[in-house]
Amino acid sequence: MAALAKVSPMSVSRALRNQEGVSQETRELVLAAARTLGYRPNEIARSLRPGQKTGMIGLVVTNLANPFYSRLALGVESIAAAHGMRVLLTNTNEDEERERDIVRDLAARQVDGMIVVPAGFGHGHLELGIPVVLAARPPYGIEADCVLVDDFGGAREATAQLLAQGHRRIGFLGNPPAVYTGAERFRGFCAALQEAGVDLDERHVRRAQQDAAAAERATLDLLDLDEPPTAVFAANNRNTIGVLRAIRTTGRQLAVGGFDDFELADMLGVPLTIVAYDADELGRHAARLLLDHLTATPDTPPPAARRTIIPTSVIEYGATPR
Amino acid sequence: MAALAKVSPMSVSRALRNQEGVSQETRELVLAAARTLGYRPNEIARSLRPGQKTGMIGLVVTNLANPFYSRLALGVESIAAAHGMRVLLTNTNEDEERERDIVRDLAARQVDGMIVVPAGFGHGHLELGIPVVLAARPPYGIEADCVLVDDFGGAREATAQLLAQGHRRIGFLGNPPAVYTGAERFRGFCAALQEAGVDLDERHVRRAQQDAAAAERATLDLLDLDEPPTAVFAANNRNTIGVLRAIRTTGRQLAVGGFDDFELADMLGVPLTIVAYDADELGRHAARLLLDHLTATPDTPPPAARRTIIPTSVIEYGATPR
DNA sequence: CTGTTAGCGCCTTCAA
DNA sequence: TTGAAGGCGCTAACAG
Repeated sequence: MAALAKVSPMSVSRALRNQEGVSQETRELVLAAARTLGYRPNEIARSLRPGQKTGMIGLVVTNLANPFYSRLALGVESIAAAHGMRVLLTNTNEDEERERDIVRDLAARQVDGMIVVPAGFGHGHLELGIPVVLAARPPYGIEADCVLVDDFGGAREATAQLLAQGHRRIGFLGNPPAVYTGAERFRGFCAALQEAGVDLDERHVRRAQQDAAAAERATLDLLDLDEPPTAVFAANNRNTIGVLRAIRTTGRQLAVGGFDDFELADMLGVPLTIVAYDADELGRHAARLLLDHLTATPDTPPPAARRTIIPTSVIEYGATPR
Repeated sequence: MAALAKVSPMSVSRALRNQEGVSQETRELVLAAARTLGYRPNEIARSLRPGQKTGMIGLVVTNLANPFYSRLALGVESIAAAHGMRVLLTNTNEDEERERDIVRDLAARQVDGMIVVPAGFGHGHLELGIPVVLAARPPYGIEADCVLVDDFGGAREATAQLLAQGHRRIGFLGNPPAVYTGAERFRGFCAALQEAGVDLDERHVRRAQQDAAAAERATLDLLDLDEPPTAVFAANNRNTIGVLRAIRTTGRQLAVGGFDDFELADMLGVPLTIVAYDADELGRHAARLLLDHLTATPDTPPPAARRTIIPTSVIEYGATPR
C-alpha cells in the first residue's frame, strides 16, 4: 500500500485518518492508491496500540430463540451501530458453564464492554476488568449497572386485574424459581393474591416449564384437578402460548393473564390480560449505560452502579378485536 | 504475567497453548500465575500474526426486527459457536449505502468471512477477498455461495391451493419488486394463476408494503374495489399480519394465503394457507457453507459457487384449531 | 511536510 | 527446555 503510493506508511496512516500535516499532493496519492487496492486499515492492528479500543461490545443472552432476546439484541445493535460500534452476539442456552467460557472468550477478544443476561447467581466471573451491564436480571455479588423489567409490579398488577374480574382460584405457570424473572413474577403474583386476601393454592402452581409444549401439558394438568383454577397467570410468553394451546385443545373456559406481549395477542378471540413492556428499549438502555462507561474519562468518571427499571403496562385484549 | 511466573513470555505462550517442550515445573508456574491474574492471551494480538484467523464471522441482515432474520441469526450463531467462532451482528435496514459501509467495516475488522442478506442488486462491494455467503437472496455479478428459500415454488403452490379452493379473484400483497424474494414470490403467484388459466388483475396487486400497518391499509384498499378479491396471497409475514388485521377490522370474508409461518397461525380461527420453511436451517446452512471455505486448504480447495434451496411446505391452518 | 523509531501482545524461528 | 530476535499492521513521538 505504502509502496503503491510511494510514500511512507506514516503518510498513509495520516492521510487515511484525515489528519492534518499532510500535503494535498501526498493525500491524493494515498487516497488514489487506497481506492485502487480497496485498502482499509486493519482495525485489529489499530486497536492493538495501548489505550485503543476495539469498538466491539459483547452481547450474551440466554436464548436467542425467544423473541424477547432478539428484541433485546435489536435494541443493543441499534445503539451500538449509531456509535460506530459492533456487537458480538452469543447465546448461552441458560448454561452457566457456557456463560463463563463465553464471557472469558469475549474478554480475550478485547471487547470494550459487555451486556449480559446472566444465567446463574454467582456473578464473580463477570469481573473481568471491563464494564459489564446486566440485562433482565440483577447482579449478585458484584457491582454493575443493570436494566430490569418491572417483573414484580407487572405480575402483581395483572394478577390483581384477574382478581378484580372475580377469579379466586388462579393458577401460576412460570420459569423455575432459580431464574430471577421467574422468582420476581411469582412474588408479584403472590403479592396480588395476598392483597386480595386470597390464599395461594400450591396445587395450582407450576414452575418448571421452559417451553410452550411443557406449559401446555402443565395447563392440562391444572384443568384436570378436582377444583381447577378459573384463571391462570403465565409468567412469560412461552407459558402464555402453552396455556392458549391448552384452551384451544380442550375448549375449556379459562381466563388468561400473561407476562410478555406478543404480536397477535389481540387477534385470538380470547380475553387476555397481558403485561407489556418495551423490550427494544431494554436493549437500547443497556447499551447506553455501557456506552457511558466506555466514554468515561478522568473528568467524567463512570457513574456508580445504576439500576434502571423498565416500566410495564397491563393491556386487556378483548375477545373481540380492537 | 511473564513477570509473575518469572519466566519468559515465550514459556507463557507455550504453556498456555499446551505446547510440548515445556517442563512440568514451568508449566505449573505459568498456569498458577495465569489463574491468579485471570490472564488470557489477547486473541486480537494473536490473530495479527500472518496467516492467523480472527475466528469472527460477520452477519449482515436487513431487518432484525423481522422474526425471520432473528431465526437466521440464531441458526448462524449456533453453528459458529459449535466451531469456536463468534458472530458480529449487523443490521442494514435494507439500505444499500449502509450495507457497503458495514461490509467494508467488517472486512477492516478482519472477519474470516461473512454471511450477508444483500439489500440491492449490485454486489461488487461484496468482493473483499474473504469468503462471502449470501442468504435469502442470490448473488448478482459475483460468484458466491448462497442459500435461498424456494420462493417461487412456495408461492406458486400456496396460490394453487387457493385456486383449488375455487377462488378466481386473488389479490397479491408483497415487497417491492426490487427485493428478490418479493419478485420471486410474485412470479410464483403469477405462475399459479397462469397454470389455472386465470388472468392477473393488476388492480389486485399491491407491492409496496414493508410493514403490517401498510399491508392492512392495502388490504382495506382491495376490499374497497368494485370487484374485490375473494382471496389474497401475502408474500411475507408482515403482509400476512396486515391482512389478518384488516379482516378483523372489517369482518369481511377473505381467504388468506401467506408466505412465512408464524407461531399462532393455527389459533386465529381463520383459515390460512401458509408457506412454511425452516429459517433456522437457512442460517445454519449458510454458516456451514461459509465454514467450508474457512477450513479449505490447498488439498481441499474451496468448492465452486453453490446454490442451496431450502424447501418449503404449504400448511393449511383450519378455522378450528388442530 | 515527511519519515524513522519503537512498541502494542503474540508467536515462528533460531540460538543457547 | 528455555530465551532472544524479529515482525505481523498500526501510530505516537520524535527527528529531519
